[in-house]
Amino acid sequence: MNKKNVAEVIPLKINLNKGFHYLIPSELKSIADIGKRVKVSFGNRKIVGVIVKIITETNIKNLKEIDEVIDPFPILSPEIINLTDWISKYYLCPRGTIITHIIPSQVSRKKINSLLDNIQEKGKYSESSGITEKINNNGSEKSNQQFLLFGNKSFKSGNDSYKPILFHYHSYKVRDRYYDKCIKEIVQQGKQALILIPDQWSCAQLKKKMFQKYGNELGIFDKKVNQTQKYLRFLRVEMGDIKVVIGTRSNVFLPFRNLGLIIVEQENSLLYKEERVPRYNAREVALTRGNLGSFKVILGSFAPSIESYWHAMNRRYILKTEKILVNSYQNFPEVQIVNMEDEKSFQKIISFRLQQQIVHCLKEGDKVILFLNRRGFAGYMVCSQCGYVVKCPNCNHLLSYHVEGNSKWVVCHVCGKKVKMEKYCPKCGKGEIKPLGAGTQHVETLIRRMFPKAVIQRLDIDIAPKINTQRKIINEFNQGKIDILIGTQLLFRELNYQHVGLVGLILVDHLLNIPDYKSAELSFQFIYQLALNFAERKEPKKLIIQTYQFEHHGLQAIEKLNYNLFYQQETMIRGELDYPPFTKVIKIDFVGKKGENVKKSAIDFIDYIQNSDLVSKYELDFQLKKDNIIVVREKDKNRSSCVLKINTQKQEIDYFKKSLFQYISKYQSRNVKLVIDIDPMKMY
DNA sequence: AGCACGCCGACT
DNA sequence: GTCGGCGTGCTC
Repeated sequence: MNKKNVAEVIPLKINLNKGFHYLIPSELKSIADIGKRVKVSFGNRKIVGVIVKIITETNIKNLKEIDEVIDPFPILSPEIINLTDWISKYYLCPRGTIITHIIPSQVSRKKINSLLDNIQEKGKYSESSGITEKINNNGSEKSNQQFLLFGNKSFKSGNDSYKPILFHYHSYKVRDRYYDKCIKEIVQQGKQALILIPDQWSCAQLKKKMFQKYGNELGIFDKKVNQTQKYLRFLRVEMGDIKVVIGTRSNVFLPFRNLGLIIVEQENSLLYKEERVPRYNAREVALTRGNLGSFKVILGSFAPSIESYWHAMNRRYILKTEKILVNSYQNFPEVQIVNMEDEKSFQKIISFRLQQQIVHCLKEGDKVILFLNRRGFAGYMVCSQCGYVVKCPNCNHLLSYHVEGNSKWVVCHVCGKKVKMEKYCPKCGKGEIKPLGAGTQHVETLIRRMFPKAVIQRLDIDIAPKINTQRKIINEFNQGKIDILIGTQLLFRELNYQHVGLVGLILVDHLLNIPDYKSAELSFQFIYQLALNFAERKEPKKLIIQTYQFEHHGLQAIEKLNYNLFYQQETMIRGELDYPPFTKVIKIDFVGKKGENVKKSAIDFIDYIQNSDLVSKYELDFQLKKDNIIVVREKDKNRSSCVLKINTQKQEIDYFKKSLFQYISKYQSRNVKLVIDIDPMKMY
């Protein structure tokens, strides 16, 4: 007798944390496997679900039969099904939501058959084939420098320890050599490898190198595609047609048949966090997948995240650090920090030091980059009398001052609302509202006045809202057609540092002051990576950082280009303030149409927590009190957030999560949705 | 998610 | 009286 009697099916597109049992009719017994999609009746409608388990019997009566098996091959491996189970428990998210999120859903049997026919013609669907044009002829740099690879031990996946490796490198060359070596070994063993990258712009060189090595056996999956294309990726990876995949976070769920290695490149990137439900972090999922599948995971970074480095220090990860030879320090830029408090220039935006260095740099025939992460004309609008800061009536964020022709506007950079500028303070009625600090627009006018002969270009969302325009500007700069380029984060997307002699950070305080416990870490990582990128080129260069926080530990560590110094000081501060890695952070959002409902829901929640046993068990820390709940309006919704810091030294967090999940499922209403974010990347 | 069931207000 | 609002609960 065939014992494949009953299948546990998780319905797609229905956010349930539950499987449903269906009878497997005898004619489907040979093809109804775990990981395949099926058509079933659900209530009075037909839905698609995925088989996650096959059992012989069940207590549930009145079982319905499976109508149809859709997939010829399992779309989820048992390993991935275990993984979704873990994600659902860790991130407190219904399994139905996760499975729906990770698999292509709208692909019919008919379409699949035609895909299967076509897949035989190799290369026809290769998304990689365009790579040679896309990654232009940057050329490979030759080097006569010697770098020490850490030891001579070759990389084995089958050895005793499956501890993840934290790879702390300082140059792309060493990074690529190490990755290459690891991947080669895995592929030679007949296994597959996955490289995760934060976004589709970074790692152009790495993609190019991989393509040269693996050609059609490489999948470059970093763009959003439709459901059919997504299904095709699944198929090719499942069939082993593709050996190596390089792609963004969602690829951590691809159904590799024989995965032997995951590399998480730039593991510190915020982009590994999915900011919609399911709110997973691909780095953590990769680590768990490696753990479940008993293979190596390598986390690589110029400037590792504090958590990862902390894990390495506590021997949960193996730390591999690239040794820096003394002469390679010569390539590191000279870092100068300018204390703006001492600055004598009347405009207080471009310091004398920076101005001098720009002059010097242009004289040498080099190019200049000026960075400022604030668009528009000024930082924000402040009352000169009472210090009142103008905030968005819509969403409560700071407003920025913009000039368009002859008209002056105040614009919200979060929701995009434009407001006419008030002359006098709405609060005290006396003071004039004046712009404080500078935006890119203001810097541009100043620089034009200072250097009338230079070719000056600004690059931010206002100037170039389309990616093609941004590319065009960057290309012009890379070709040496622009002397001074002024812009926001956009600058560093596809920049080639060939001609750059000076990078000036106009005011890093905007980075340091982000209201988040990670602000120091993010600032450090950004500037440190910038400096090291810069170091990839040969001649000595300059990096000038302007700030009002001269003593900031992050900047001091940057000046010495010393990651360890930063790590030491930052972990000390995190410890004192009870922040991760010493505690766990959970954020709960209350989202609804009506503000009053949202507020009530938040109050109810705080009441519940305060009266529960959780406070004493976990030394719970509240950032939110009942009497100062802030409800933020965004588009057609209202939102309130509650951040919990949980001390996990005292007790395992599982109990906390369980109670929380019970509460959330119970008090989730149509009016107000409760959204949980475990290990949030952004606190606001 | 959808759909039924059920309990209240305001209308041909 | 009943039509329809939406709050609640269930789907193998």
